[in-house]
Amino acid sequence: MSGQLKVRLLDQPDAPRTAHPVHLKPLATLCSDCRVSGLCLPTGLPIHDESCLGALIGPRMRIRKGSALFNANDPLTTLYAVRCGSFKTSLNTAEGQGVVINFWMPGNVLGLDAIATEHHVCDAIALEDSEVCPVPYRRLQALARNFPVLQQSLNRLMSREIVREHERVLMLCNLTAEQRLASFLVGLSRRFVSRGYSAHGFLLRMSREDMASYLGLRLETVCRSVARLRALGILNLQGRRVEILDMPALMALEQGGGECEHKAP
Amino acid sequence: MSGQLKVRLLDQPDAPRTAHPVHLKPLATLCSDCRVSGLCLPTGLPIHDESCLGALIGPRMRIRKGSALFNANDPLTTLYAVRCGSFKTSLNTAEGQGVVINFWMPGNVLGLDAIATEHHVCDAIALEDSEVCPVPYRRLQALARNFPVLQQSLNRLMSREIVREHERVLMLCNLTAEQRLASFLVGLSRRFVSRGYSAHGFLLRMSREDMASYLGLRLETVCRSVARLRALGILNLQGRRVEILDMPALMALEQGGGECEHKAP
DNA sequence: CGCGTGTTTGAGCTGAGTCAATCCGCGTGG
DNA sequence: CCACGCGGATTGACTCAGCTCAAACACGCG
Repeated sequence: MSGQLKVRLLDQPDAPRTAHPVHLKPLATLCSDCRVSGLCLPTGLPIHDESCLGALIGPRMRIRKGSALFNANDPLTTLYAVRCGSFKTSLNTAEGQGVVINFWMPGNVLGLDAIATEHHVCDAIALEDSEVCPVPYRRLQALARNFPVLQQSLNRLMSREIVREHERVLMLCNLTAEQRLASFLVGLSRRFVSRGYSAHGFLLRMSREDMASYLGLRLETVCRSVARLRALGILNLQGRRVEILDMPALMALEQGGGECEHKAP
Repeated sequence: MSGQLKVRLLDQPDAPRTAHPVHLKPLATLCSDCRVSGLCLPTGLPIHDESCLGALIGPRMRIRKGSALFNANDPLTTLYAVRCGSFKTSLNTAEGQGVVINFWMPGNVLGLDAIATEHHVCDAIALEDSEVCPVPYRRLQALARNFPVLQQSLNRLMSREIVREHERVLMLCNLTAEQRLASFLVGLSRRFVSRGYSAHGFLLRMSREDMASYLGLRLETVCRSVARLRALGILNLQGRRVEILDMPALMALEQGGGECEHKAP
């Protein structure tokens, strides 16, 4: 399986943006100097003990915008922790329909849904040039046997993913298009905050189509909902630049609120 | 089957239907004589080694139809494996809206979504008089450290739950009311089969309302969809008695199929 | 400058929701 | 035994949020 993660460890030398001189030794991936380790697998490990995970995690991989980190039916060999950049995963049927299952940001761990069958269920596509830390699943299991906190951390990640999906189902069943959009943006905002970024201004990395798929809508409906929230003075969203002008209103919408009283101009 | 195990751990002693003499010793819960152990936590354990799980699992509990096995926000102390009967779990918002998250049958393990926060997220309600095997979560963790297959089994259960929810999202986003109903019935049928029951005839344990909630529809729409499938000669479903007359047609529907050609009478 | 991809806006259409009436099965009590 | 009531299920009539189809627009790129 070592053949698996060959290319793009360092990628073509013609990296377009980061044309800095290249480190001579492929960077050992240290959780301790990773900005998002607190959200990731090592959460709760003693001072992010490198003796533990350090030995495990392979050299980080660069994934180009638009290319696949893995595809459905690929055998599960490694989980992937996002170090920087972002991804979408999507579940596709034979008939060509599909849905975006989730968007993934630094600190998120991809591939947990493949543990049951040992084969990936989703396609994972980079939404921008990104880097991931590969975590060989077998070795993670072995290591977790000796580090109960690590096992616990893994359990929690999986459980949280189940809860996340519960909430998504709730959204799909109970919320209108505008409420879904509000919920989505508030969710993104929270995720940015927990990574140290602004709650009110950020950049979407996914297309309207992807947003629509995630929200169980058509892209036209997403556009219209954006337009309506903009008209209400809650948002300033053009193209992929988001500015949240009235966070309380947005959060009220998200909570099935905003259906009772008619909007006053 | 050694009859109707009527232990009654808690609850009034005046069991209304099963008024048989009570066993003197509370039945130790043996996975090895459980009909659904192959679907449950001990999957893959060496010959269902009782030295392992036997020590762990508390005496089984009876839950009356309509009463709660646990509620949202209860601290997670034990997982519950369904031994017989069935449950629904539902996620409810402060505003009173909610959705049925899943229906649970013998061999299913409830409570995995609580691992992340150590508090339950859902309410779990018995759909009929039921029995569960309580699995103390802390001790399960400890035991899993010594029995890697047990840990693996737990991981697989969680992962499978994630995948299940993926598929539910796909259903909610892509299928019409009739397709959802078809998908639901085929799913139930499969679950009955894997428990040794008929694929074509079974009894629903949930109300139309619960089905509707699970399917992201209104109960009226479920009724209408049932009526249409009945008119097509695919089903015979009255009240809670299901008879699947044309399984291939039902499965074709489930797969986003059936939209292209107009139905011929 | 033209092309392509992604986004926005418009104009109807429709599947599922809402509201309301009725029906059915079943337990209860007279 | 039947009348009654009650909760769940069914059916009908109407409405509307979001879909479809289609056209226009914006922007980046060779």
